[in-house]
Amino acid sequence: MSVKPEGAREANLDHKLSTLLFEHFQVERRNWSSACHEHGITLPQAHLLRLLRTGRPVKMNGLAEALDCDASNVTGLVDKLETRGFIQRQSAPGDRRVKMIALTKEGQLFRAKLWSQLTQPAPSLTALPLADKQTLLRIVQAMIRSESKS
Amino acid sequence: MSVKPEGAREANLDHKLSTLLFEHFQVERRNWSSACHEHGITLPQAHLLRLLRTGRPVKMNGLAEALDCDASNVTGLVDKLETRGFIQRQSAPGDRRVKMIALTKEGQLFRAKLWSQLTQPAPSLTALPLADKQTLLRIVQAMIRSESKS
DNA sequence: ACGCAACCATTGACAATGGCAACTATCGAT
DNA sequence: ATCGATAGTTGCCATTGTCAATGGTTGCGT
Repeated sequence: MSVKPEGAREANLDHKLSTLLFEHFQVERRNWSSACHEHGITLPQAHLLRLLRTGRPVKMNGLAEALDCDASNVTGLVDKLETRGFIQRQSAPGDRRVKMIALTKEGQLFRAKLWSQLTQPAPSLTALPLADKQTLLRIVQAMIRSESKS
Repeated sequence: MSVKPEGAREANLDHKLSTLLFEHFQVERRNWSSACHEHGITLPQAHLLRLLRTGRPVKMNGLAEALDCDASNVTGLVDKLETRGFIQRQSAPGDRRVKMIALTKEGQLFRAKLWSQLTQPAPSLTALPLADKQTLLRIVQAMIRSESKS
C-alpha cells in the first residue's frame, strides 16, 4: 500500500474527469440537437453536412466510414438532405457503382448558416477566459490526435 | 475595420474550438455507446443509471428533468432496466402518484462495473500530461457551472 | 365537504436513428 | 467469361424521443 500515491491520485483524476465529460456531453448534445431542429434538420444530418465541403464531393462509403456507421444508415440521411435540396448524388467518373455526394448552392448557404449558429451558442465556452480557451484548444487537439492513431 | 483585432482572433478561436468539440464528441459518443453495448445496455440507459445512487431513490419526474427529456421517454427506459433487474419502482410514502426509482443490489453491482469501464477507456484522455488533466478538469467544471446557471 | 385545476406516470401513435441481412449492379482479376 | 469483391440500396427490427390523451391522485379554494 501507499505505493505511488501520486499515481493513485492521477487515476482518480482520470476517473473524475471522464465522469464530468460524460455528463457534460449529454447536456451539450441537447443544445446542439435543439439548434439543429431550429434549422429543420437533426443532429446526425448536421454531422453528415459537416463532412461536406464546397467543391469536394464525398462518396457514400466515405461518409459511412467518417460517421462510423452502417452504409444503409447514410442512405437514409442522404435521402432526407437531398429531398431538402441541400445535397445531390452525382455519378463518379471512373466507377458507375459509387455515388459522390455534393453540396448544392442551397446546401452551401444552409451549411454556413447552420454552422455559425452551431458553433456559437455555447455560452459556457465563450465565457471562458482567453487563456483557458487556448489551453483547451491545445488539449482537445492532442486528444483527437491520439485518438486517430488508435 | 481593424477594430479590436484581438477580439476577432478570440472569436475565431471560439469558432475553431466549438467545431473541434462538436467533432470530437461524436467520436467519443461512439466509444461510450459501444462500451455500453458490451454490457448489454444502451447509452441513454446508462445515463439514467448514472443518476441513481445507492440508497437515494429518484422519482420519475426527477429523472425526466435531469435527462431533459419527456417523462414518457423515462417510462420506457425504466421499463427496460427494471426488466433487467437493475432498478425497481417503489411507491413514495406521502404521495401515491409518484414512483421512486431505486437501484437493486444487482443494479449497484452492474452500475459499478459499467462505470469503471465507461470512465476509463478514453486513452486520448489518460495519455494527457498530468498538468493538462488538472487544467481540463478546472475548465470543464467552470463550463458546467456556467451552464447550470442559464 | 365539494369541485376543480394541477400533477404524476403511463399509453399509443408517430418520426428518426442505427444495425443486420439480402439484393442488384458494377468492377477487377484471373 | 467467370467469379469474388465492392457500392449502394432496400427491408426489417429495436431503440430513442416527442406529442397528445388518459387514469389516478393530490391539494386548494370556496
